[in-house]
Amino acid sequence: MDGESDSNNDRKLPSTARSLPIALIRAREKVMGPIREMLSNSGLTEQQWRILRVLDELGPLDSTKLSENASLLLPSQTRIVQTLVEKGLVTRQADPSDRRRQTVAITSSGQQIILDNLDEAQRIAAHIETVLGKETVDRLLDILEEFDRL
Amino acid sequence: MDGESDSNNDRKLPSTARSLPIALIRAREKVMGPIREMLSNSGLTEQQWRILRVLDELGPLDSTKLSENASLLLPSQTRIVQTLVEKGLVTRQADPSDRRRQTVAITSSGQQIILDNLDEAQRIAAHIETVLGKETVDRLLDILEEFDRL
DNA sequence: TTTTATTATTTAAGATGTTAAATAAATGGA
DNA sequence: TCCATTTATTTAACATCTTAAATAATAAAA
Repeated sequence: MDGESDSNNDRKLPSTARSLPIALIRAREKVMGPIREMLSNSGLTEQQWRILRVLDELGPLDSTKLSENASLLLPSQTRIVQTLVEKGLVTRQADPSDRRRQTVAITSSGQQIILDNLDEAQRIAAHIETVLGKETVDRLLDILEEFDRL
Repeated sequence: MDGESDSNNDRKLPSTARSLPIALIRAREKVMGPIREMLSNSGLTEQQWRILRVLDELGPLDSTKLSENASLLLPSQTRIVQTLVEKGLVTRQADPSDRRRQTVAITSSGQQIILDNLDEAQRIAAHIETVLGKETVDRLLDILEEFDRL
């Protein structure tokens, strides 16, 4: 076996250590670790929390807009909303003017869960800014927003 | 209902539009779109591709080191490696010196699949650098690496 | 108005993610 | 040696992701 393949002349992919998909997944894992720990106390998954946060911030939304803001695919969201309805944390009803549309809204119980986790969520966010620096985090968010142009 | 809640005095979370977890997921979706399209022609998933790439780059690895480099949890990886073994793209055998360890290696068929997709994968990576700029991508990777310090 | 196309959402099926428990082999004393 | 621990991996159970197909309601066209 010779050192380098001869048919593969410099046609190499970036090393997996500098691979964008892998790097993004790793960073997400790191960020989500403490958040998942926090949410397990409320019996919520990360995705359920995202839906509650978006509805609390933007008010009632139809399924499509909710999925865009929570970054969930509709098939996943359908099931997640069903479990949140069963838990009494959101409501879902057909839009009277277009009965294809389902309007989802957070309940007061759902808002209470957000309040219950507010302090801890802020602590986690503050910790990230302390370690990485606020400027770095802002720069990161700016760069990530640019991915919409792909 | 008054405009602002009075019990919630400035104790707000960052807007979901500037939420790190959501921003990281969205960016990952954007990056993975074209890669998934490419891989579907080879009948591979994103995770199967990651395993092949890591093994091709680093050589045979035990399960734990493979999972670290491919950013997969061991239970997921166990299933994925099983399907890759069935496809003949990797082999798996117990380490003679410690039979708890499973050594996974890429086969020549697996390496051929990487070669088959090399051009397209490079085109996709080049497109990202064209749109965002190489410096921005490098800066992003640097920032993401810092997340290990969390 | 009846058909056809489009839009919004759900269902279905197979793969992966996540956490906890189980298995199996190696290690470290009594 | 025997037994308790530790380590590496797998299994199990349930949630989510992804793609494609199915439903159901609206809109557009003939």
